[in-house]
Amino acid sequence: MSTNEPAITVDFIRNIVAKDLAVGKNAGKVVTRFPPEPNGYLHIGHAKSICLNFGIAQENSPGTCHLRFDDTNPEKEDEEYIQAIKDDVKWLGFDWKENLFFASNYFDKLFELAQVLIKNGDAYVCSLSANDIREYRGTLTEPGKNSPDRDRSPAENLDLFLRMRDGEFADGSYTLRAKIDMASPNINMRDPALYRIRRATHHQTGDKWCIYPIYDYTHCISDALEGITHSLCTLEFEDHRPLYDWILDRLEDQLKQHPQQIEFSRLALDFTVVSKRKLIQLVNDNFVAGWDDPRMPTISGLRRRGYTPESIRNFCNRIGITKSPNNVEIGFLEGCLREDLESKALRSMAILKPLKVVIENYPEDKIEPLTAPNHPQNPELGNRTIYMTREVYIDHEDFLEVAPNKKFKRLVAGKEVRLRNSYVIKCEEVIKDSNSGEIVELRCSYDENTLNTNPEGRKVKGVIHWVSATKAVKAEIRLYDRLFKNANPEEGGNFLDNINPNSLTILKDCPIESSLAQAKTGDTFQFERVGYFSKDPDSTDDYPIFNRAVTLRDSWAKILSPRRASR
RNA sequence: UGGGCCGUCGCCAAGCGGUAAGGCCCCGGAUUUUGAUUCCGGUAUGCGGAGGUUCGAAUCCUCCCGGCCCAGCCA
Repeated sequence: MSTNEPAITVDFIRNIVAKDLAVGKNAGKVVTRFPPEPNGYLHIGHAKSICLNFGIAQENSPGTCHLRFDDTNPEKEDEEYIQAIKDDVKWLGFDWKENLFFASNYFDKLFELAQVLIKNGDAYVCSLSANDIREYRGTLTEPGKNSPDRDRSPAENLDLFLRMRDGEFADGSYTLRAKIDMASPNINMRDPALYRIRRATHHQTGDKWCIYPIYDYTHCISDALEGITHSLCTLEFEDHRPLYDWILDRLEDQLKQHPQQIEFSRLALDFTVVSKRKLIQLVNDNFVAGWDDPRMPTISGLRRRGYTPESIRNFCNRIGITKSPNNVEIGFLEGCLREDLESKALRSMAILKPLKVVIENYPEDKIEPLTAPNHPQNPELGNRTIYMTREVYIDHEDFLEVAPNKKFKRLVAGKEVRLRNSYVIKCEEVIKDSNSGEIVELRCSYDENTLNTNPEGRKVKGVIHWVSATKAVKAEIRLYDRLFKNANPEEGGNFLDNINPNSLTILKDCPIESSLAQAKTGDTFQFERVGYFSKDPDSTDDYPIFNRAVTLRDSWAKILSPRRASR
């Protein structure tokens, strides 16, 4: 990955890691992990965690970062997600090398350690139903009460636990629970479940097990077994840390490592939802075309939209790592993309809403090749050939019969404008549909002495983009807008009620520059004066499809409709 | 009103007792064959509030206010 990403201010977690290193803790090593559950696709919030965990490992050579699938709930997980997650992490630019793990790799060990807990009187088999457990747990303000099975002997617990594993009992009939404190003010410490009986085929272990360990029990031990030094997770696990430590403390003779769990706030992006549950609902209920729909905040959706790994990494570095609510404006993400694409994307021209222009004094059959730079500031990116012809298309928005104000610098009836990389033209006549009055064509003239040079004695300040009508390639262009109408999609209670019905606009048969016919899927261009567009995989050989990744900044739009003063 | 956290410019975020970094946005202005980019300049007498300690407080103490998370045999 590139190394010229701007330095970031050091966050509190990196400070802790640095301090630990300074005092020689963990034998001077740093081992982190990114532990997704394979029950959905990765999203921008995961990118934050990936950049943090892999980033810290990279910065502290020879640090390593493990990719570990937290696969303890087979009913919700799927092999499809495992592959997608690996692809996304790689695409983002990170490498777990040989450190690919599954929590299910440790099922045997976990089972063995559970027996240690039982023998030591730290865990017991409970016959309470799920409902009963809930009732016995108490509430936020009232303590819970002990399970009637709480004082079963270790021997009996051991026998029961083995028989749970052997499939003697029905799903849900027993659980293994930690014996902690039913009166704890921290509900997670009120004898949390460690194992449940669930006859489900596991994507990794098949039908070997009918009991599966719970997250709290599994995660800390997995971390310890892998020699993780810093176990980084989001704030909602803060209340689980005492349990994390409790389990590792009881097993300290069996485990060599006691990783430190550190929590940071999760990312919230306005105008979007970042929750696997909600994203899966958008997919399953067809509010979007799939996990990689360009409107989705998933890594795959952003990729298809035209986001680059660099832009996402840069975004993650800029938003920082803290414990305060990380509510980031969507414009911030978009800005990171623009910044990256500005220097990298090749320029070209495309017309979203065509208006035909006939240049009456231009020779009928002439096709004049012109050279246009691929990037205005970087000649190294080369040139391309564009074709000037008698008939061209310009964008409807670039013409007005009468200028709305003195600042308007596009084409106006009777006035001149420059066709980018070509000649200056003058609008001689406006042709309208006799019924609707709609402008359907412009008759213009051109000044043959204005190629690559300014006209004599007058200044033409406007420059508009255009495409030859005869040489143009037709393409579908998909314009995306935010998926939700409100900055906070939860407003009003149900995020589905706030879906933006106009989040996708499909433009058919847009004339685009012929050079674009060679574009490959995933190539991203700047359509000058319009935005950045990426070629979609739905494209066919003769009908390209482009997704608008992000618009260009548009200060003219601000002049036309100024935003409410924000200060 | 049990427990755990969090409150510094519109957004993100430094700061850790010595007198408010930076980024994004925004506002001016310059350059520009993209109203893009780039470049200059501007934007918190103020750190959720009120008291207190101190020569000195965003930083320490007290009280108060606001927000988030937790009652899955999910993660």
